[in-house]
Amino acid sequence: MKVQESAENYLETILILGQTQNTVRSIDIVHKLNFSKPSVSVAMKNLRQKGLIIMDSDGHIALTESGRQIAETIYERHTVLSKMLIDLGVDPEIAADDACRMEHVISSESFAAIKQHLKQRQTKENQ
Amino acid sequence: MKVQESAENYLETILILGQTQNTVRSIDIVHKLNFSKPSVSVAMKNLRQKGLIIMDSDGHIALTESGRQIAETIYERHTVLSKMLIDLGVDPEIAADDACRMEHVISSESFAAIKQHLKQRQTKENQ
DNA sequence: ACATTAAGTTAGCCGTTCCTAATTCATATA
DNA sequence: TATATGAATTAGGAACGGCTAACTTAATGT
Repeated sequence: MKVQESAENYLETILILGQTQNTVRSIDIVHKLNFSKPSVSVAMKNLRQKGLIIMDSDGHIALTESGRQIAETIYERHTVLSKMLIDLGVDPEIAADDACRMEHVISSESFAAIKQHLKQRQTKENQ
Repeated sequence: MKVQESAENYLETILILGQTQNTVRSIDIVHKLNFSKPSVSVAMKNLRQKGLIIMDSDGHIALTESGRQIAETIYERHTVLSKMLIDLGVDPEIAADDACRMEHVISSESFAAIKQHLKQRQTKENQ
């Protein structure tokens, strides 16, 4: 499924928050992204309608299968792009910020090439 | 001066068109970017109001000093990012498309690091 | 019991950036 | 000269993605 950049970002955030918390609620996303409550609320409504998340009656958010797929794709891009920039000497915080934006605009071809390059570099280092 | 992503794109397009044409008009940008005439017309009005281009009575567009600065910055990013991806084995057309989007979101720090990396690689090749 | 706080929602707004429809105007052509 | 074409513009609209204001509801605390 093809979704907007903002949807990708919200899904990725839900995935990341879920790695360190038992449950994820809208308010957690509000604090993580520094967005307003209404912005997140409306965004969650959209994700629900697209079948990318489910919310129980207590507001606990879970990724659906398709939602998780998108989130993991974007998150992998984030980690790989960050790593590439850090390898080139970029400050980790700046690298993370840049990865946050690049992850939504890069093609799968270019991403695969960068990933492959990092993998080879790492193999060399271990020789 | 900090401008919107779309403004950066228009300025870069004007610079590129100017490299192969004597004069650049709005209609040339329409054909290059596949946008509608009104979209380009309004965009040119905004660039004019921001002092980034000047238009003579015949509709010939020229970059001002500040407009040229932005255009060249973005265009340099485009060429460097394209080159990096092509070096990694990405198809040149895909690389160009990706560079077109990445050039607007990358920080100057990360760009400098990538540029430096390419430079070193090239120096090595010539040894 | 009453007041406060926290979470979520709805309604309505704004900037960005594209669009179509319709108009103006100059140039080129039958 | 009348018409057609090409370039530019204005007006109005739509999608996206944020915002504030105001409300509901549930939990917490005095």
